[in-house]
Amino acid sequence: MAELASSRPGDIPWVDPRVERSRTVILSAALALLGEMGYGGLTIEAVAARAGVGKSTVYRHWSGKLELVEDAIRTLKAGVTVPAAGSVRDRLVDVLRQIAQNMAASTWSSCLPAIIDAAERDPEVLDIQRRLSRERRQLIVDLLAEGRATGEVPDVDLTLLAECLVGPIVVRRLLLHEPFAPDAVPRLVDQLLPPGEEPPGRRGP
Amino acid sequence: MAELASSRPGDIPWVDPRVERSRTVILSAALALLGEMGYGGLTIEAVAARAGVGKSTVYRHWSGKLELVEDAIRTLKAGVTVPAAGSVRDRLVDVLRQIAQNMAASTWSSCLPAIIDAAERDPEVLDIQRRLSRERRQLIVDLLAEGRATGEVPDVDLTLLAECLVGPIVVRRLLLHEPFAPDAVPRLVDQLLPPGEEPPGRRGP
DNA sequence: CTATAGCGATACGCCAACGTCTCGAAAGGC
DNA sequence: GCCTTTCGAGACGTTGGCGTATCGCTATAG
Repeated sequence: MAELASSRPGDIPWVDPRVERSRTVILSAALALLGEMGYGGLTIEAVAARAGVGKSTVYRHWSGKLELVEDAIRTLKAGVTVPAAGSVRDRLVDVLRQIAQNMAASTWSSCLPAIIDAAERDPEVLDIQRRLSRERRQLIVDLLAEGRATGEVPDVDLTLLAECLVGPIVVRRLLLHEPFAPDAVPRLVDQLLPPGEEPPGRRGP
Repeated sequence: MAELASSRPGDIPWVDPRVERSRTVILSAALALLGEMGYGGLTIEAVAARAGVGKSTVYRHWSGKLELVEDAIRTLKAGVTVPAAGSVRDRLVDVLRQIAQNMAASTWSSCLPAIIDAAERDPEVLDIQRRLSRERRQLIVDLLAEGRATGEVPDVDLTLLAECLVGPIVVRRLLLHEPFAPDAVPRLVDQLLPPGEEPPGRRGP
């Protein structure tokens, strides 16, 4: 018997493995269907069917569609790793390339339109999405800050610069519905951080 | 009697003023509710009620929710005008400022998340949205091309540059849920088109 | 002035998903 | 090996929106 077992906090409270398994498979099905159907088209019955689970099992763990979707998108992670070594420019290209690929095909990308729509109507979803987006942006800002220290990046508003860098990738995915080829990333970076840059003291690698 | 009166083509075929009035008020209500409820939450009954119209009047003109929404978003226009006079930089700032304001508050902006979501699931909506987005982008590209001719804009991929310019505005609205102050537009432009630019022959105004 | 067509309202049957429930089966903890 | 808990399945009544049809009313065209 697990009294108030919310299973959420990080203090590993103990959970029946059957519960853990149900949770996982249901959340995964919910994400898949969220991408396919959108928030409005998502139904608990479809989630249960896709998960190969009884409807009652879903209701045993979540009170309704909204709570389920909130939990589901909370499981989405940035999915971007900053390389440890290399020049700032090279690492930046790498990170943006990951984002472009991620944007072309990933659970996150396919759910993104549904999440954007849901965020507009539910404050909790909005908060989750904002948190995740800021996290991603901060990754780039930190990298740029490092580059500014070495002189690879000029002394400008780094937050704005980061937004300019991911902007085209986002705009094409959501507004223009054109692909952004990962191979085009170097050109994007060169355009915003001209290769012949390094104004102050230091030189690039 | 208007036989196949679709009222849509530009050849002003003739429409009973009552029909025209119904169409207008219904499309307007549909857009408002699309922004408030999203595509999934939109119902014909709610549209009729909001428009102060009988349900049958909606079904008299559209076959269902999808057709109605498609027609509704077709009425959305770019809502951006390029100033006729001034330096390219000043006109660019003006245009981006309009977009930023538009993005902060407008029918289009409030419907945007719903449209993005709907576009993911309906090819017709996708096409309409893509067309509109390209139209907007082309406005900026044309302006930049003009600037390149006068030397105000460097010789780079103008499409990409245009996307970098609107990127931050879009990213903040849809992903970060942070406002993009129209007053920040000049800084944005300066960052991507450094004031001390004009590389070849001509000078700026 | 008359015939016509579009109108608002609303009643109708239909269906899909809701959220609750009750089973017997089986996996887990001890 | 026994007791507990979760499980899948699905029956159930309820709700809300669907799309259709009917009905006087009124604005419009001729």
